[in-house]
Amino acid sequence: MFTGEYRYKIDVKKRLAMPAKFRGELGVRVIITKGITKCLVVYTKKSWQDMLKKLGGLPITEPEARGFARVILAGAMEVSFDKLGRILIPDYLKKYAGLEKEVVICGLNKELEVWDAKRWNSYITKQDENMNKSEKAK
Amino acid sequence: MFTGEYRYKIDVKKRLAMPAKFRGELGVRVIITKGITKCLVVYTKKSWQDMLKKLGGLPITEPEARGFARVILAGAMEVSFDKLGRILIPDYLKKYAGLEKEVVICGLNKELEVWDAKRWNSYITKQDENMNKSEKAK
DNA sequence: CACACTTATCCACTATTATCCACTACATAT
DNA sequence: ATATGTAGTGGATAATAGTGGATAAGTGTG
Repeated sequence: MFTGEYRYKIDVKKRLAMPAKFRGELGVRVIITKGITKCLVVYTKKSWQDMLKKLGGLPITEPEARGFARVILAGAMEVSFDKLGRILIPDYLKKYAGLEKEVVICGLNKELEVWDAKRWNSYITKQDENMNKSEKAK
Repeated sequence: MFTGEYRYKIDVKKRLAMPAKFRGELGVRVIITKGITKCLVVYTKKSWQDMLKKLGGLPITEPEARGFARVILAGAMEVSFDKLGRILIPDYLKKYAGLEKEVVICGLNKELEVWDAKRWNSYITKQDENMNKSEKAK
């Protein structure tokens, strides 16, 4: 299970280290694709299979569902680790998620998300506030 | 069952001791995550599992549910004790709860909460007053 | 076919983290 | 009252992980 927030840097060659403690669970190859909210999602092979099944259940004749599937599938790339546990971020994905140098990797149970640090900071502080607010309202 | 209020110091290396009498009940690893009211919550593995079950049924594609999952899951970190019963507080959690050096750990039945001492003091005195006020109203 | 350019593999440095150990204070017991 | 044990705090050293660069291999183009 993946949890937690980790900060890394993408270097000039677009390499990005995965948290060391996740290496074992991630396996030798992972699938990276576009995520909701302008971030990237990293799947293990298994969780990618599960994801595909869910996509399979969508009404593919609906333009909206079909568009969604196109984004996810055409966006997906299978990548492998180098000896030091880094993966290569394809250009179009880096661009999609607006990744600069500073990046946040966060664990979301079965998958990981990759965010540009600035974007993540402003997103998560807003979410934090929401949580505190809604709790007060109870 | 955890109860009581305990005062500890976080050292420069972000280590925090857990009350000695709780060590056995806490096990070898605990989950620490964001709590409401800008504090941290420490779960045993079991109470964390229970917590996750409650989250389990969320529709993860909905922005709101996804945001909530991001706060809870990305906020959570599984940590283990060193030989002297201390855990490591990740930077982002320390920041979230505004932890300085002086810290209060308080028992809340199935879980523990970690507060910055100053914040706790002002919070608890206000709560004390509230209780006394409502008592007068009776 | 040679050259430039991109991509992959390998290696080195540095910073961070984990582990181990020491000191002090308090409490209990002899 | 002194000794003994336990817990909290702090620091030193060793190991690991993150980052950046260099070299080698592959690819495409003129």
